[in-house]
Amino acid sequence: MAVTMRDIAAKTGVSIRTVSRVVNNKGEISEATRQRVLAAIEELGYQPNSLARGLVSGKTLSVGLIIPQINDPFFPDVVLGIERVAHKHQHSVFLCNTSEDPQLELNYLAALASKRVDGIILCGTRLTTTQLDQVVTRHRVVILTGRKPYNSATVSIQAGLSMYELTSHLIGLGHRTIGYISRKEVEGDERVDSYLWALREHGIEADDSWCVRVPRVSIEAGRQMTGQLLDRVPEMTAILCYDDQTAIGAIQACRELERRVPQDIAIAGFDDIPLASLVTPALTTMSVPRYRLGEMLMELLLRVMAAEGPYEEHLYVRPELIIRESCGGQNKPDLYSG
Amino acid sequence: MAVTMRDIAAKTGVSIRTVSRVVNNKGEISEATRQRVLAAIEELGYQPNSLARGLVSGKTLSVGLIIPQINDPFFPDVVLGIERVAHKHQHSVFLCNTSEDPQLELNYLAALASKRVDGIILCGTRLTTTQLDQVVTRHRVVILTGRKPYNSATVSIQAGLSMYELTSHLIGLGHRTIGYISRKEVEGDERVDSYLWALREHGIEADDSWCVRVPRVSIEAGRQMTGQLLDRVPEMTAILCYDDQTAIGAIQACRELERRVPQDIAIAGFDDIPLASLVTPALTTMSVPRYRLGEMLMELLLRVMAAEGPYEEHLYVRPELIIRESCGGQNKPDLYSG
DNA sequence: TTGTACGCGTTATCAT
DNA sequence: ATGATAACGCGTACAA
Repeated sequence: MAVTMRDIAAKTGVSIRTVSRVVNNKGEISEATRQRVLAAIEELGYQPNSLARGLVSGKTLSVGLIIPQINDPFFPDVVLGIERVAHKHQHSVFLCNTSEDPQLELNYLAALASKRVDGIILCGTRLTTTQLDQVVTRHRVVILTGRKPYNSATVSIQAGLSMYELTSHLIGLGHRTIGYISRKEVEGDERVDSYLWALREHGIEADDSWCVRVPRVSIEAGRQMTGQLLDRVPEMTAILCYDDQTAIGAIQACRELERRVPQDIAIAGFDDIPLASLVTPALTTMSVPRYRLGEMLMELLLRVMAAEGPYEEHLYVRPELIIRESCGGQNKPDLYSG
Repeated sequence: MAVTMRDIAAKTGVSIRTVSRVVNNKGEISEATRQRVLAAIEELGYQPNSLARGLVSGKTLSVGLIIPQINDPFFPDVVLGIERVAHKHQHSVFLCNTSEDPQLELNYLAALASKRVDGIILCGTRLTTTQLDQVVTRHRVVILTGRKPYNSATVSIQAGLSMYELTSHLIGLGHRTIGYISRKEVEGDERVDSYLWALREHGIEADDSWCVRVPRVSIEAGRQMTGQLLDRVPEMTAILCYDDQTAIGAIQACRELERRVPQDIAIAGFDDIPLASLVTPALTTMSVPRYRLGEMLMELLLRVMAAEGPYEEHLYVRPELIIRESCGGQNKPDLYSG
């Protein structure tokens, strides 16, 4: 067994209470005993037992992080931001990977509750709104989502606004038949709504066939959906994608179909993952400040945990349009001056 | 406060002991009381307190994962493999990101010890061998490393062997002046050794100026080092890189210097991160089975934790040469038939 | 089959 | 300034 306060109390001849005072730098202690105790702690290699501490104090200094897929290039930076802030505040992070499985998500929530974490960050949840409401009442939690349950703390990426901007950008470049490869959402879909809205505002009526939805996004899914889309609507001149990975798949498909990007068809992504600037053609996309997003999530959670009762706060991050090569329109006014 | 065993014992009129039996499915209980207890558990939403459980049992069902940088494209897949196996065995994972800082590494080790994790996975440690020896004796740990402390459990990527293979491949393609952009190691460097060995075996004596070392690898570091290398040794026709990110930086540098890859200069990477096949030209590299590596690490840790005393086991993963475009030599026997 | 009582390592409330 | 001592929630000998 590990060395306990009792051990070092015995060795130094003081009471456990005194050891506790030294360890926690609390209360008045004579410098003499203080030094003796510290020496014993050093010598015996005492490490405070967080379990016992948490049991009595009700605080574990640990939080849960639930994300869909750590190897989705979107998340590592977010996780890094979260972990850094957490560590700066002495908190440890349980990493939970749901693989987009809502049942796993519920399992993890239960496990984290059992671990008595002080708070939970829930990213990209696939739970229903009803379930989400329960989560908010049962746990101290911050949600990264478009949805905003009552009395909740959330951070939202302004995806709707971004899709409007991106769609408008493509329309501005002269495109009229613009497809969208989306992701099946649990409830509502502000991205699709904004995409359709932007089209309609410019007098374009989108056909149902312009928009496809995949349950899980990936490069491969992007490749396949692009094939379907161009098969059904050959006159399409632009495709918006749910994320950069999808867009990369779309570019691959276009290459296979011998459609040049961006000359024959424009492809836009979302997120601006590190890959986005490195592929050929480099992706036009909406840049999301992922590391900062992670920091915001954890900082918000610290506020949630510090609050006495229910805590409500809604934050937003605004993506930025990054114009690279995959849609044309960059530094080449000669081609698009019309 | 959360609902405890006492609460549900009170509600059902049985003893705490009986509740415990039901919760843990241990010992004989009459089906009647069992059902009553389960009902109460459900109704009151009882969640066992892992802290208390861990305190008395000495097992926390949680492990620590220490990695240098979660947003290094090498790690997400590894982490995923670890987390999946851990979760399958009811274990939770504390994620610790050291940012390559050995002091942070020590901090995290202490924090994890304090949390009384059952085991630790240590990836890409920057600790000295002496420190590492201490870690092995103090914690139940699995190390991803080239170094192998006594009585330790390790998984090693056969980097030396791989570098030999890769260097030989380039020599086979006719290169004679081959540079290497490496990373500063804490102790020894099997990669550089194998690179030099392969050269020597083919009668090539490498000049010191052929090899540069960076403290931290990155695309930008690869770009800069390539510039330096080609400045010092203009006749260089091939550059090996510590990892794929470095190689991508090298390709960028070559583009800026108007050296065509692979016609004028060959660039090789290491790891085969998802990016490797997507950049232009696609990278020739050594493929490391990252997800499997993660599984192996966690499976090994389970064995370490199950063992009574010290446990020694050394596993290896063997990277595979993936020939793409960045070094030539693929599917083009016409060019390299000599 | 079920209950009692003690201990796990801390913190915190009282005294002294 | 320091020391007993009672929780915290659970597992487990031991009893009944």
